[in-house]
Amino acid sequence: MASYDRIAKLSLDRGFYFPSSEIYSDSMAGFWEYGPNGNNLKNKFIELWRRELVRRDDMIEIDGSQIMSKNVFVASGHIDNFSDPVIVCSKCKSTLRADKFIFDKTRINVPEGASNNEVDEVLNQNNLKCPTCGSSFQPTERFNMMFKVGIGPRNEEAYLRPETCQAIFVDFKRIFKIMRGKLPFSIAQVGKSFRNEIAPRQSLLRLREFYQAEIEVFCNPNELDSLSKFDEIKDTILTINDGSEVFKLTAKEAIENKIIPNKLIAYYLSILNEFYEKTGIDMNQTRFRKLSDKEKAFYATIAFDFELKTSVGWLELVACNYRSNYDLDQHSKISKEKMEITDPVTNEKVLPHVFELSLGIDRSIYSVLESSFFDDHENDRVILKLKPYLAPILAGILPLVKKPELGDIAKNIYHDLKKDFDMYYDESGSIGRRYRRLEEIGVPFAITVDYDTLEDKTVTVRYRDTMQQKRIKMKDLKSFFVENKDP
RNA sequence: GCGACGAUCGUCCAGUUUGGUCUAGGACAUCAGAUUGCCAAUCUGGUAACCCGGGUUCAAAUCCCGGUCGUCGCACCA
Repeated sequence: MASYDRIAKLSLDRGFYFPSSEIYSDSMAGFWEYGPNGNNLKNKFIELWRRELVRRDDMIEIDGSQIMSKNVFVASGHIDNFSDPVIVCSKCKSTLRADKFIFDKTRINVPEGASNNEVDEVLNQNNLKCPTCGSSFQPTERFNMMFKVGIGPRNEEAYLRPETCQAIFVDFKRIFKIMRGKLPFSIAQVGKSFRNEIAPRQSLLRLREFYQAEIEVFCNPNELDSLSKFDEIKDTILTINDGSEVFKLTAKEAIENKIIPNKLIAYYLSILNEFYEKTGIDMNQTRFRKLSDKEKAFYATIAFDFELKTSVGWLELVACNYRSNYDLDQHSKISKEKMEITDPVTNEKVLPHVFELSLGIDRSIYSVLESSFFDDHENDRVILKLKPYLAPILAGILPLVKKPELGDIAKNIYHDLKKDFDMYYDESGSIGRRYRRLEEIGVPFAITVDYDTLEDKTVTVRYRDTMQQKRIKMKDLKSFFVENKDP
């Protein structure tokens, strides 16, 4: 497996991703750009997600605002729960989470709603000093992970969303109505979220501005086990870590053994599993890890993290949270808007519960890159073994040598195909060098125009992974790519 | 955020110890031309860097201070 460093260098060299604003000396950590190849890969990853989750399950997709008003986050709980009491040493400026530090030293649980003064009092009463240098602390401050923004000339308080899903909750009633929804009803969204991380690190793995692909499944809490489509996935094999033991079993067995609490959750974990299988990551290195009460987000009652073992350890790719009716209830209370709907299936009036699949796109992109990276020592080359439907470019069109009689034909092929597929034309340098360049960004096919082409109108197709070649007729190229570009 | 270490062409490295000979050198990559009948070939030529700001000095890539970023450790990570 490739190391984090190899992927970082490849990404920098070949335009998958690189630091934002890098020509300025005041550029900030935690912001990265996708270059041309990374952007293509990301788009194709999202398209696969749409195919395997959104379209498969008849979900609908929306695109909400990135900036939302203060009350949205009062309701969601982020104003209170997303902010931590922080203490700073007056001398060495060490910064600590106050509640955690107090608990570690004294076993006293400072309640989440405690004021700064109350925190200071506990510190004083227990005579707690900086663990690094022994000095006292400055008064407790609040650190909120949300970016606050001022709107309009009066700088009205608003926030960059720390997760994309709030738009889905806020819009739920209208969407359910206009789409004539039936429960379970799933709404999906792809977009950016923003978190003011204290110490962003490791490029795409911890960003301050990042992409999420979120799915919120609205369901009737009394109907979680009456899901006919469960049969589609009952034999899907899942790896589940319940905190102490690791189980590898089918969705059906997971339900029977109560490792997964209901069929609805099992169904969505399974189609998520099948999606990731198609990205080419090694499923033997993945697991659904059931979170303990301590690890869960404040809104979750049941939570599984979908994780992949990478060169930098286990990486959380998707948070799967059963949020109960927490969000709709909160938005209903704060906005005074009724959120109950009548479940057209059972004719019951319910405030739907929500099961969420919150997928980190950037981490997934990194995972796909690391999983497909391959050092071919035998042939002295580096290959990204990306699936054709994820590769930034589907094929390179290459004249064998740089001669007009071959180049003109190759250019014509390129012009013929580029509207339908991501193609790349290259005539500079030796043919071997051009093959190597394509392999390194994961291009699965190379089409070479040679002197035989002039005689019989055939070209060679070279396969990236095996380096094998076969001849096909020029006029069959289009159907060849149609057959080979989809999952 | 704290601490340690680091930052020179796209990449890797030389030069910093001992300030001047550095209008900063090499390799790989890249671009142009030549050559080339299938796997990083060859030849010629070119593009291209001292992280940012301040200070010391006759003189700074080199010494000092601050900032930013990176790696690692601690802390943080809904």
